[in-house]
Amino acid sequence: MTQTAARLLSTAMKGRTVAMSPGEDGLIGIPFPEHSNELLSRLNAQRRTGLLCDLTLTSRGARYPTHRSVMAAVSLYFRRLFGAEEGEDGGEGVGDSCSVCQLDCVSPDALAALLEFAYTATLTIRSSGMREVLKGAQLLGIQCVADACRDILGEADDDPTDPVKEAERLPSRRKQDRCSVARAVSPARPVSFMPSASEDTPEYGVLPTQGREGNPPPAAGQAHRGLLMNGGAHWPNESTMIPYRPEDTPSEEEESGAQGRATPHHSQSQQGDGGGGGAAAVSGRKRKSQTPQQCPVCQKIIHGAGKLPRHMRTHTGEKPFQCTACGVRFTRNDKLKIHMRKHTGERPYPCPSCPARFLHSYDLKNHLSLHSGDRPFECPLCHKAFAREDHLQRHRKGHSCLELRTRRPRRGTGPEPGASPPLESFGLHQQHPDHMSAVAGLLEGHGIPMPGVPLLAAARMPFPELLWRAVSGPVGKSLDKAEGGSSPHGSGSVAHRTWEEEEEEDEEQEAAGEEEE
DNA sequence: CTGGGGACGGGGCCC
DNA sequence: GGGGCCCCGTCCCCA
Repeated sequence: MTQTAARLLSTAMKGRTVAMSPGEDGLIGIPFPEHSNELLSRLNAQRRTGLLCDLTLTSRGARYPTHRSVMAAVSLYFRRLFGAEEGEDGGEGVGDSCSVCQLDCVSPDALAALLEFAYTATLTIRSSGMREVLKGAQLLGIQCVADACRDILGEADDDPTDPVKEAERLPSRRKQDRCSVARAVSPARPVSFMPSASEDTPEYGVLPTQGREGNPPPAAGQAHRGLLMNGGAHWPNESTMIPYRPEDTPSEEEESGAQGRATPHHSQSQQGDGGGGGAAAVSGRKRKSQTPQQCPVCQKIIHGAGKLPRHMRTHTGEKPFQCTACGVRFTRNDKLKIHMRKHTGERPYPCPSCPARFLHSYDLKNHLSLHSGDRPFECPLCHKAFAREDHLQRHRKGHSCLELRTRRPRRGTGPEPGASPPLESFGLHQQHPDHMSAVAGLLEGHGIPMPGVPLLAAARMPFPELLWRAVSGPVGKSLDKAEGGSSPHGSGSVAHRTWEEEEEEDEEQEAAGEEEE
C-alpha cells in the first residue's frame, strides 16, 4: 500500500493510529482500543443475565453464574482447574465435567467482589471486607488483587501462607505467565503458581455436578458505582478504584533510577526544567503522594491526581475544548491555549541569538541546539550525530545506516578504553524498549551488567538465539566491539579494544574491500 | 534522507 | 482530589 493510501486510510480512521508495515505487503494493523473494554462489558452483561454461563460458583449458599473462560483467564486456580494452563494438554484439569464450584472458604461478599473485578477490572469493596477479599484472592491465585489488598492493609508481602507467594519462591517450569489478562492487570509480576487444585486441599471444594440453575448473582454490581461510556463499558468512579501497585514494586520514578525496568511506556529520565537529571534528582525526589490510577480501558497506570479523566479522553475521542476562532477541537484546554497563540500571533519563546520566535518552549530548545551546533544524539552504527533524539530514532528506524561505522565516532563521545559501554552508546536510552531489552539481555547473558534493564526484560525476548544470529552479522560486529567482544561464536578474544585498534581494523577492512573491487 | 515545525499524550509541580 | 500550567518524549508532516 502506498503512503498516500495509508494517509487516506489514516484520515478515514479519524485519527486512529494505523500500524502499517511497508515491508509486509498489504499488512495493516488497525487497533480498536475500545474493543477489550466492550468485550469485557458484554461478558459482564452476560454474566448478570446468566447468558452462556457455563460455571456456577457457590459460597455458603450464594450462587454466582459465570464463565469458565473468564475465570480461567483471571484466576490461576481456575486455569489449572480447567486444564487451561499454558503448556498443558487439558487433560489434567477438571475441564468440562465441572459446572459448579463450591468455594465456601471465600465469603460470598469477597467472591462477589472478585467476580466483579474479573469482569470490570475494578475492585469495589468495603474496607471492612478487605481481609476476606485478600484471602479469596490468595486462594484463587488472583495476585494483583492480593497485592492491592495487602498494600491497602499495610501488610508485608511475605506472608508464608500465601500460596501465590509461596509458589513464586518455588521453581517453576514456566518462566512467565503469558496469560494476557493476568498480565494486563499485573504487568510487573508474572505469576508462575497454581494452587494445588487437583489435590485434596481442604480449602477448595469442587463439586463436579451438573444441571443446577444459577440464581442471579446476589448483589453483583450493586456496590459498583460506575458510569457508562463506550457502549456501556464501565468507567468506575475514581474513588472506588484500587490501582495495582504492589507494595514491593518500586514506583516508576524509583524504577527509572538505579533499577529501571524496561516498560512499554517511556519513562522520563530528565525531569522538570532540565535542572533535574542525574542521580541526585532521581534519588532525592520526594515520593509522590498522588495515587496512580489504572485506566480501565488500556490498563495503563496514570500518575497524578485528576489525570485519569484527561487520559480517558484519548479513548473516547472527546474533545471538549474548541477554538472559537477556527473551530478546531482539542482534548485538553492547555493545548487549546497553545493553539490560540497561532491566532493571536503570540510567540512567547524568542531565540536570544536570532529573530526566531516559537510557540513552544521545546521548539526553542530544539532551535537553540542549532545555534550551539550541539548534536548529542549519535547513531551507534554509523556515528552520525543528530541534534534531536527523535531524528536519531527515525534515522535508526529507517535503517538508513545499514553500513557499519561509515563515520568515525566522535572523540568526545566514545567510551573510555576498556570501559563498559554506556547505554546511550547503543542509542538505547528511552527508545525501543524491546530492542533495549534485547540488547540488554544479550549483554546480561554474557556478563555485561545492564543495571537499567533487569533480566526480566531480557527474558521477554522470545528468540535470543535469532537475535544473536542477527547481531553476528554487520550489526553484531558493532555490538561485539562495544561490549568488549564477547562473541558467542568463539572468537571472544578481542575484549576491551580501543578506538585506535578499531580504526586499524577499519583501515584493514577498507583495504580488503578495495582489493575485492 | 534530513532539518524543522507542530501536534499529541504523559508526568510533575503547584494552587 | 481536581485542575492549570509547564516540560518532556514521540510522532507526523512538509520542505
